[in-house]
Amino acid sequence: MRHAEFDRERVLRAAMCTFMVNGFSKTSMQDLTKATGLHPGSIYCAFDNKKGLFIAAIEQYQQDRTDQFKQLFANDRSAVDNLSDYLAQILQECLSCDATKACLLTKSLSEMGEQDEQIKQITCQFLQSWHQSLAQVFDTAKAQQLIPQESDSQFLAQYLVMGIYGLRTVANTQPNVEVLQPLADKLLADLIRQ
Amino acid sequence: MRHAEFDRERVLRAAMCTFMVNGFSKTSMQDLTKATGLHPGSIYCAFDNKKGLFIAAIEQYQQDRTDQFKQLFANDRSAVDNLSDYLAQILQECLSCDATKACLLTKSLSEMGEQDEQIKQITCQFLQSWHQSLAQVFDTAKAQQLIPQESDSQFLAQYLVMGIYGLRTVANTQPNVEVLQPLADKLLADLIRQ
DNA sequence: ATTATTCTTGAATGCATATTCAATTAAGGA
DNA sequence: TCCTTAATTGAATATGCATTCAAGAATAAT
Repeated sequence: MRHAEFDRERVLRAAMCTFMVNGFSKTSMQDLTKATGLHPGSIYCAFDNKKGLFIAAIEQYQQDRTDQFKQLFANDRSAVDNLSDYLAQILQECLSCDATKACLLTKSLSEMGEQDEQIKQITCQFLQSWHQSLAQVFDTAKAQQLIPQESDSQFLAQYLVMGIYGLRTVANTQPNVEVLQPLADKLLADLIRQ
Repeated sequence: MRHAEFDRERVLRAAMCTFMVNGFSKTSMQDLTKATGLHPGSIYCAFDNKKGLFIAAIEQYQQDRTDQFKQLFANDRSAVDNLSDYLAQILQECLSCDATKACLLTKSLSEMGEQDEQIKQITCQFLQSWHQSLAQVFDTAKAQQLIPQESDSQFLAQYLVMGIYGLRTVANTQPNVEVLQPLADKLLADLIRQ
């Protein structure tokens, strides 16, 4: 017996970044061998093919985002304050020059959703699960009496999802705090307005 | 002398649709010859190469959208009613099964903005000009005393742009009126709220 | 009708790139 | 220490695709 030598998470995060910057089609196997340090044969042995590595990278992305989300909301503070911090964090990502600027899920869905049913299902499922996590935050806000009892958590979460998608897209053309901050502020205000 | 036989606008709209569905990378010259009815040589003669046809298609897209926009807002009705109709129209596109589901500008910017400076510039410029047109609508709304005099038209337009980007992305995962209509309604309400 | 000019045709070309594979290397059990 | 098993290596392969080009066809001017 002999174990794989490479660190799977490190390899997946390297691939993840490459896919986030270039998209699936414009990322070549050569790009991936350079980014991961793995030779073609090793990639094919461990992930079947380029798409297999892509899917594994998407799953790692979702895992990382879920962990990050849980960490941020695992406290007893006001749900609205947590949401405010969460938006600030997303805004930082939008402004950064690295790969996190884009969301791998929406980018992949937009690029391949029309042709690849499997990618469409995986990304939609992960985005849906994110939506549910946000709905729970609005449930908490309701329990904390920060928003009206008759609020629809599912709807508010969907509206926030829409706003974050929009923010990330605006950031593609206008990557300035001056533009993005007021948008994020109004978005949050419109969500918690009585 | 001999004139080109094909109808340029028809060819560009066919190419436009193909690019909207598949993106640039996943659209092959074979797809384009099939969609346009033109042979490779004719395409290269008229548009230099695949990217040349792509840029021409983007320009046609912008032209068509601008015409459509002008037509919808060229009347003396309330600017808010016009905006409402405009959103309803976008919602219809989101729900349709054809290519108009996606916005060619944002899709292209997301796919190629990172690698291709020229595509980035063109798409950003067109999106910016759309933003300005929307700002004018809010100026009209101000003149009609439908929104407060101290409103920032530029900001409101930017917020609407963000919302529409978001709506189109939500439509990728949830292409239902039941989901999209309330989002669009709240978006408009949040824009004209006193 | 003739000719010059330009467009059209579609097979041929060359290149980029995903994938394979046989040889090599290393690990762990007997 | 030896042997079995599995991972690694990177050159070779095969394929798909953008692009070219030379021959043919159509147009308009003379």
